[in-house]
Amino acid sequence: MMILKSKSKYDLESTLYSGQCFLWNPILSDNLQAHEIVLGGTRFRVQQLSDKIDAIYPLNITQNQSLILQNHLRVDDDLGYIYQSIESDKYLLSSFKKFEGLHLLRQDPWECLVTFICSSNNNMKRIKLMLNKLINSFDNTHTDSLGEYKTFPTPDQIIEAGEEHLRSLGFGYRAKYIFETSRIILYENIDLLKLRSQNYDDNLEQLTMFPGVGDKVANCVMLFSLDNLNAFPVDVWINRVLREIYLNDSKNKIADSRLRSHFQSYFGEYSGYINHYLFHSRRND
DNA sequence: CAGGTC
DNA sequence: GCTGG
Repeated sequence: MMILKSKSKYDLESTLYSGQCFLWNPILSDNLQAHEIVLGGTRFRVQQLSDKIDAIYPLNITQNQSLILQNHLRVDDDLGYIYQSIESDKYLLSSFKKFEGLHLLRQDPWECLVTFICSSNNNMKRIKLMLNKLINSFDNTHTDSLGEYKTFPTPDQIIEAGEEHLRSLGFGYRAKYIFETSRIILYENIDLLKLRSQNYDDNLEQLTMFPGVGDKVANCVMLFSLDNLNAFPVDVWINRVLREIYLNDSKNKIADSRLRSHFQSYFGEYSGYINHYLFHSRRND
C-alpha cells in the first residue's frame, strides 16, 4: 500500500473507464473497489483514496514499479493549468467542475493502436470484449502472488496466429487491419515508442500509413499513448458537441479532419485534454 | 445503430 | 461493411 503523489486531484473511476483505455478491470479486493491492469509485464492494482490513488499491488512495490504506474496514470499532469489554458466557456467550466480529476492515461502505443483499430464502427462494450478475447487467446500467462494473469500479444504472435485467428474471435473486417498492421511493424522493424513526444504531423503521417488507421484512430493513438496532447480525435460524440456548443450548425457538412484542425487551433496546445472532457461530458448527460 | 476506414 | 444488443 502506497499513496501515489499526484499534482492534482485524481478521479480514478472516471479516468480508467472514460473510453480511452479498455485494459483496466474493476476488481473487488477486501470488499473494496479496486482496479487492475498489466503494465510492462507486471500486474498492478490501485484504488481511490480520497483525492489520491492508493497502489495496493504489488504489495512491496519497488521504486521502478511505482514509476511505471505513475507514468501510466500521468499523475504529474497539472490539471489546474490545463483548465486555465483555454478561456473557458460555460460548457467547459461545468465539465471541468463535474469531472474534476479526470486524467488522460499514457498507454502502451501498440496496445493502444490495436484498441482503436478495433473501435471503428463499434461500441465500447464490444471493444472491451474483443480485447479480452484477444488477450486470452494467447498463452502469455504469468504468475504472481495473486495467481495467473496474461499479457497482451505482440505483433509477432498475431502474425503467427494468422488473420483467421482474429476473425474467429469476432474481429470481422478489423482482422485484416490488425494482421497487416502487425506485419508492417515487424517487417519494417517499427518501434512505436520512438514516436512518443515526436512532432504531431509526422506521427499522423506515420500512423495513417497503417491499414485501418485514419485521422480519428491516429489522433486517439497520439493522444492516449504518444504524448501528443494537441491531438484531437473527432468521433460522433465530439462531432455532436462541437456542432451543438461551438458552431451554430445543425447540419454537418464539414469534414472531420477540418473540424479537427480548426479546434486544435481554437483550444490550443492541450486541445486533446479538452477533447477528452468534452467527450466524457457529452456521453454522460 | 455503435467512438470510421478504404 | 463485421457483428452484437
